[in-house]
Amino acid sequence: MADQTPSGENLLFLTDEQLRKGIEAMFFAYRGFTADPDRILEGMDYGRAHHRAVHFIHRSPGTTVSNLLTILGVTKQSLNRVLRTLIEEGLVEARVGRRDKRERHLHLTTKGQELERVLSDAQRARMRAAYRAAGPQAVAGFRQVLEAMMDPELRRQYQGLKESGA
Amino acid sequence: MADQTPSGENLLFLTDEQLRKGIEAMFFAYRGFTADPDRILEGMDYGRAHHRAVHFIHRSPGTTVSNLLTILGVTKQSLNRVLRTLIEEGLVEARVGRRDKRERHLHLTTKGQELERVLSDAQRARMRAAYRAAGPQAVAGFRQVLEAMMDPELRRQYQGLKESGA
DNA sequence: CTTGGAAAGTCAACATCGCTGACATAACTT
DNA sequence: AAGTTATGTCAGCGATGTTGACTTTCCAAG
Repeated sequence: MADQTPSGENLLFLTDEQLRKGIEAMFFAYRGFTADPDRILEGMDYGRAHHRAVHFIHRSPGTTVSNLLTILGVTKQSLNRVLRTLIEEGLVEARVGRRDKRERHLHLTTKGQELERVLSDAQRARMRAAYRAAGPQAVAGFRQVLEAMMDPELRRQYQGLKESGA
Repeated sequence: MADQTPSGENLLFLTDEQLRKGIEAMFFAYRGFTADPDRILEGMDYGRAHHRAVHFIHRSPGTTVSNLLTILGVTKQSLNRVLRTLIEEGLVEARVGRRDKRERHLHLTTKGQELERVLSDAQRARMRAAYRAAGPQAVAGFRQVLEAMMDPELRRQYQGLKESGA
């Protein structure tokens, strides 16, 4: 940015040292990111996997098991174990599809919505504090870098969520 | 909110919807962040925990087990299992402390450095691509938000690494 | 020199959450 | 009727985290 080559930017932000710092920042920040929900969930019968399922069912009500499998990137056996407990304990309702009766459309019950809110409140509170501390311009950059870091297929999933969720 | 309160910024970036998108961005980006090393490690006898240990030993050669425990935030039993295999297979050397012979100072062997390089090359390649795509200003914002998201104690650990590693 | 406590290592047991493989059921599609 | 898809389930395994209890080593303080 200070000089004028064709690819004219200052590339100091691409040094190995800068990249390593970015890697470590991701590591430590992700710990913070999951810390609050983890604390809330410990003691309940649930874990991080339940949180993720509840989050995305909240985000896309009526989504199918297949959809959720794609978004979460786990095996159906792994997801099934989680969904089963959520359904048994009345947090999630699985409605048989009208058009295709093989499909299960997933919805949060009132109880499920309550858990989602508690978890999401905690996570958003941390996010909000970080956003506020860093400012809107930093937030825009944060989102840009994270999007660029995703696998293309996951980026599409993510962007699909953005549209439907807006 | 496009108006002029004393703390007069546009606060649209703090809506729940924006925060949720940030949360999902972290989730999907972290998947990408760990994908390449995970792929490399699968098939070897090692996993993500080994990667983390190797990374931070590389970053702070001669660090003690206690130090590493603090940075990684796991129990000594969990770390010990990882370190034992790394030492057995000749990737890490544990030197008894000179001043305090109870301490083990950890170093990567040549073989350990090789693995570190392979993993780190892959992870940095993704990071570099993301940084390049987003640009230096976005990177600065990315780092600011991540730092603000860390637990204070972890932020100190992170900043300590920055200094010593520069 | 003895004792207390810190650092490290080890053993056993367990929980969560990934995985594979195999199989069953139901229902849509051709 | 046959093939495919979506889902569910059982059994078993692996990686990585946890607690609790215990030992060994060794510095440091009395």
